[in-house]
Order: sequence, then C-alpha cells, then structure tokens
Amino acid sequence: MKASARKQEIIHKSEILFKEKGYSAVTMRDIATVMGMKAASLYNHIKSKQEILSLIILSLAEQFTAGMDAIVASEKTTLEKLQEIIALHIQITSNHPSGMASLNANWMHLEEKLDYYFELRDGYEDSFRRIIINGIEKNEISEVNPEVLLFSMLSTLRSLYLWIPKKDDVNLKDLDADLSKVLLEGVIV
Amino acid sequence: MKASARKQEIIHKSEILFKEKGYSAVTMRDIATVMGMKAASLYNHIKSKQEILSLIILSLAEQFTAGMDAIVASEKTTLEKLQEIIALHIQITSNHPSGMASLNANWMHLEEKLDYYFELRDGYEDSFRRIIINGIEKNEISEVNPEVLLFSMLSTLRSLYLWIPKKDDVNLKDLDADLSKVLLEGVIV
DNA sequence: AAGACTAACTAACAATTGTTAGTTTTGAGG
DNA sequence: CCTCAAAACTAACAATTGTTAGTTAGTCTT
Repeated sequence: MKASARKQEIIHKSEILFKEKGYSAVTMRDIATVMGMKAASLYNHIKSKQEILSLIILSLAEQFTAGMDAIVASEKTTLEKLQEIIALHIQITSNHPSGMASLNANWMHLEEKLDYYFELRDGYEDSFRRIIINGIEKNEISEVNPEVLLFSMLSTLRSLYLWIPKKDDVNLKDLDADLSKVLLEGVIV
Repeated sequence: MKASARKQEIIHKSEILFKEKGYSAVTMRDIATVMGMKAASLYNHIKSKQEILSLIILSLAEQFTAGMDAIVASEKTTLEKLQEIIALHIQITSNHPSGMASLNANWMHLEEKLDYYFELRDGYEDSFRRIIINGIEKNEISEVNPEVLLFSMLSTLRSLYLWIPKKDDVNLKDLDADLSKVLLEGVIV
C-alpha cells in the first residue's frame, strides 16, 4: 500500500508539527489546519493519529536498521565502519529532519507498535556495540569504554536533526568530514 | 519562597512523569494519583501545571549558567575547562536525572518563561563556544570546526540523563574519566 | 448517462482536560 | 478542649480532545 500523495502530505506536515510541539500537544485540528481542511476529513486518508506517528517513526527506524545491516556485512576496518555510521545518520537525517524529532522524542506514544520499535532500536544498538568491541579487540581503535563511546556517538548522531536545517549537499559533505574528525580524533593537540 | 516539602514532592514526582510521557501527555490527575491525592488538591501547593514545569526547567538552567560562569571566570587551560564542563553536566544530571528530560524535551511549553529560558540557554552556549574558539586560537586544542565540536559535546552531555540511572559516586567518577577520554581524545590508535 | 470512487464537508459524540468554588478533615499550639 | 490554618475533599465548569456518522460535490470509468 504505497501511501497516496495526500497521505504523505499529511505525514510530512505532521512531522513538522510534532517537532515543534511534541506529539501529544498536536491536535488533529492543528494538522487539519495546515492541510487546509477540517479534522474529520483527515480520516479519509489516515486511520488514526497514532497511525501517522507509527508511519513516521517506523519508516525511519527501518531505514537505520537496513543501513546498519549493510555496514555490518561489509568488509571494512572498524574506523571505516564508524565513518559509515556517521554518514548513514547524516544521510537519513538530512532527508527527514523533522521526522527524526519524532523518532527521538515521541517513540513512547507508539503503543501497539512499541515492541517492534524496541526490536529495531535494540538491534541497531547491538550492531553498533559489536563494531566497537570488535574494533577494540582487534586494536583498530583505542581502548575506550565501549558503552561510553556508543553512548557518545549515538547521542551526537541522534541529535543531528537539531542542526541540519535542510538538505544542502555542500554543507553536508563538510559536516560529515568535520563530525568524523571531532568524534573519532578528539581535540588533543 | 523556599518551596515546602510537599510542593517539592509534587515537583519531583512530576519530573518523573514528564520524563516517561512528556509534559503534554501528563495530566494533573496523573500527578495527583502518584501523590495519593485528588487533582484539585494539588492547587493547594502549586499555581498551575505550567508552574511545575517552569520550576523544574528554570532551576536546572540556572544551575548550568552558574556553573558555566564559574568555569569561564577560572584561570584554567582550555582542556581543563572542557573537562570541568563535562563534570558540571555529570554532577547536575546525576542530582536531577528526571528533571533533565524536561529541560531537554519540554522547554517549548514554557510559554511566559520561554524568553528567560532562551536567555539562559543562549548565554550558556555562547560561553561554551568562546572557550572552544579561544582554545583553538591559543593552540590548546586541535583545529576542529568549533560549531561541530560544540554540537557534539553538547549533544552528548545533554543526553546524559538517559544514561545516569541514579546517583552512584563510584560509577560517576568512572563515567567522568571515560567520557573525558572519549570526547577529548577520540578513538584513533 | 449511470455508477462508483474520492475527498471534502457539517454535526455531533463521549471522554478528558486544567482549573475553580466551596466544604470538610487534620493536626499542632494555646 | 478550642482555634485556626494547612491541606485534603466533592462537585462542577467550559473547553478541547480524537473520532464517527452521514452527506455532498466533483471526477473517472464504463
């Protein structure tokens, strides 16, 4: 069921509202207003308010899982894999800056889909963690606390939506390079 | 006006609920239930739902501002100042793990107090940024993109509330050391 | 032209929201 | 034991919530 253009418009407008005020504070009438219709008319396109949230979040979570699976399967050094994770986050976030806000801040309202979300999220984090631990064992990266590195990188990458205003390929290339340098090389002279 | 014990209990219980569900999704009846009273009784202690949020967020924001002011005023190297910023976040976050969730995710519902919050937040970020730029100029840290370093450190430090479950001085010392190492030294072997 | 489909509408619903008014209970100090 | 303030209660409010029902206007297919 490829969502109709109108349905995708609702989803996209909802993303922006959810980012500004949070899922719970956005009403169906708010969404209807920016769509230029009445609240009841939304139900010609979507099943419920929660369906909108689910479509936003799970689509993104699945993209992250797919990207991570490709990185895990690749034959690269640990450093290259970490750089590819950074690039993955920049790519998805730049394509869906508003949706990332819901992924980060509104996942607790998924209800029926919450278990599936946890599955995807935990799997993603496990893959990330294994790359780090494996890198330390192979001496490809320095002996840091794996959980702390995981936490630090994930926190930064998950917050990217706050810093990427819109897709701008030139700036994104620079961001990728600058972020890789900061995250991987540190600041010691 | 030092808030009464009962009022502080309301604030603390609200912090926990706000962290779990977000400000908008928490009702006065939710707060009353965990307090073991009826919703109307809350108004013997607090002025409004928004006052609870304001007290949570602004108290924390002021602690960060005060801490940053002390660091700025100190005669330390850039590296030491960055380490002190890390320690500041760990200290405040470990003392108020739930409240930090509201600071990070619910500030947009401050309404009347929003301007004051922005003042504090922007001032904090400006001080942080000046420390970084000054450090690069003095060659005390490497030549990274200052905005990217600021963003990366702030993202990690602002997410600490997700990782610090409860105050445990032993673990916190380790966390401080591990985090400083990861954030400042990177992972290159 | 007839029928079917799409997408908008109006009207309404039952539930829930934050908050107020007025009343009762509680417990410490005289 | 009495007083009085603090802190709980009951009852209710007006507004807002997500959603449903039923209708209507336009468009595509046959």
